[in-house]
Amino acid sequence: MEPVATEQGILPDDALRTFAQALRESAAALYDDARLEVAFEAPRRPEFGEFATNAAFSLARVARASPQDVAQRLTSDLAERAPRVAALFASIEPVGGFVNLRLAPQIWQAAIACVVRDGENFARASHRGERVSLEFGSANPTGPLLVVQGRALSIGDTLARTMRLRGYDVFVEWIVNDAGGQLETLGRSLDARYRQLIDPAHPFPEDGYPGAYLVEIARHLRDDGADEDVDAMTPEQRIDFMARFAADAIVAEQRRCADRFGVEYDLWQSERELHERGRIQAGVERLTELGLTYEADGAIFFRATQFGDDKDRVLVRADGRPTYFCTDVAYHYEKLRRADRVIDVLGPDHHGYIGRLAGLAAALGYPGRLEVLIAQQVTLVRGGEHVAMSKRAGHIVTLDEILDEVGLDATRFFFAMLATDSPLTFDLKLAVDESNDNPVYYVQYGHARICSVLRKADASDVEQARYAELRSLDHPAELALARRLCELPHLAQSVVDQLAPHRLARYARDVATDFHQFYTECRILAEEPELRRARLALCLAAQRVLSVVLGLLGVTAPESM
RNA sequence: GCGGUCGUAGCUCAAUUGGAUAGAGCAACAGGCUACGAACUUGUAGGUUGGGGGUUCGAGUCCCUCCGACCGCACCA
Repeated sequence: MEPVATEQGILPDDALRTFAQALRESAAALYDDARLEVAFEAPRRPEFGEFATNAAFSLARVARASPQDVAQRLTSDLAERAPRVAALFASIEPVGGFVNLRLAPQIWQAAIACVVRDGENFARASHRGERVSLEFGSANPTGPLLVVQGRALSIGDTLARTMRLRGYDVFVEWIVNDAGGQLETLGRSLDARYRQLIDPAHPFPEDGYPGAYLVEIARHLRDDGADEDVDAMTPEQRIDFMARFAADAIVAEQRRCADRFGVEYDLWQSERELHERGRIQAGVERLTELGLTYEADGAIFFRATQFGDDKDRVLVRADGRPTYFCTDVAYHYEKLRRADRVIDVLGPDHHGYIGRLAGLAAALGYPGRLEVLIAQQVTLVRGGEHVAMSKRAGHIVTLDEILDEVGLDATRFFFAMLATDSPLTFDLKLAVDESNDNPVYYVQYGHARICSVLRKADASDVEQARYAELRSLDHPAELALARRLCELPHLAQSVVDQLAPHRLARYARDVATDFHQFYTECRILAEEPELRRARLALCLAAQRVLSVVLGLLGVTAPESM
């Protein structure tokens, strides 16, 4: 068993792979050709080492021995059989059935040299040809973006950025729900606001959208000189015109807000356009080809009960109008055909929809290809008091207002910090009052502090640090920081695999903590040249990692603050 | 009533998907600048993971059952 060495030396992953192989060989030799699965995990407690494997537990049953004994025998056999592998580790300790590992400092030194060399490309994976369709945001075009959409935007965009880093082809889309009954309601609402400009007593529809933004839009419409056009229309034409005008204006606002939030979409898909192009029909036709539809009472039904739903669902009504579910069928059919992995980030009122969409994917022949992520509810409080957020009552808090109050960096970081399926209470007053203690500033401060050190250092020193000998890095704080920085590739991949963007925010904080600690315990500029350059290299690596992670979160990495 | 999500320190949240003595931040208390940014850092205190059963070497995590919060349950979107 010979370790693989790169230009920089042996890297942590190589060392672990080599160790796993050696451990399997020991298991086979000791326990009658037993096959051993070796996986590594990061122990929760630092005294348990940098990596641990629980391989001995699974072997214990076969071996008819206690996990403790198995771990003990495996490690002592490995030390004899593969001394060169053992030499890659500062310690290999069997404890309570686990095998706890600590890598030799030179492994971490090689890893840091790699991070410095890779720079902004650290943790970037090569293109793998897997296509991902990601939909998030997708608010109805009946009002401005609200707080909960901000959460979806944070989660979705961070996922998209991380997937791109990891070599996936990501296609980000927003579906504009501009068809169906709600548009008619929107049209009547705007029409009423428009008429109220002349006659303030004109009644507002009881089911209308009460927000003040429609008054604004009505004014724009009037300022555009629409009076004559509008007056010449039939009532139906007039409502339809109002609906389109309002929806276009609102969608434009939503796009501006998403842009302000730092999110770029590849496609804003109008549902009305899908209808007009006859693309809605394709989904129904596909299901019919598969024998999964039937007619009853003049309507076309989808056999949803065959896929776990509690009742069959109507696709096309007796009068020929498709249902909302029907457009979902068509839209998801398109996405499922053009992507290997389809992800929807939906709002908290769509829980009941998860099963139905999963069933739909299975029916269309793509079981398990569609994943639904629920961005859980956001409850706003201000100084401990509930902020009412009923659309009906017109008490809305828009995403723009949050951004005005808290700022983009803090908002994005805060929303990304929480697990997606965890409900969140957001205290606006707290976010403002404690802005100095906000985690995002802590991380940004870490980045600015590093930049400050690099500015104060000799330019030639910094240059030489890029190729420096890092043998002198062995202080516990240095090694802890190095370990942390090396987690990024694995962590970014776990974000993609498990759709867990919040780990990036926590990781950013951990990196900042480890840097601050290193900075507190180790002097940099006043040291002898070799150590000074080695520590500058560590600074460079930490700065790159922070900048990459903040970039994934859509948060700026300031050089000073 | 049926189904879904959730319940973890006083507060806001983690826990790498079944691993070891459940961790961070805020708030509280006690320390650290004549050093490259103190927006930093060291320590103390804080827990029957809503309750109760079960599965196994091992459960915050999986299963059952209560309790509680929120959300769905349309030929609305």
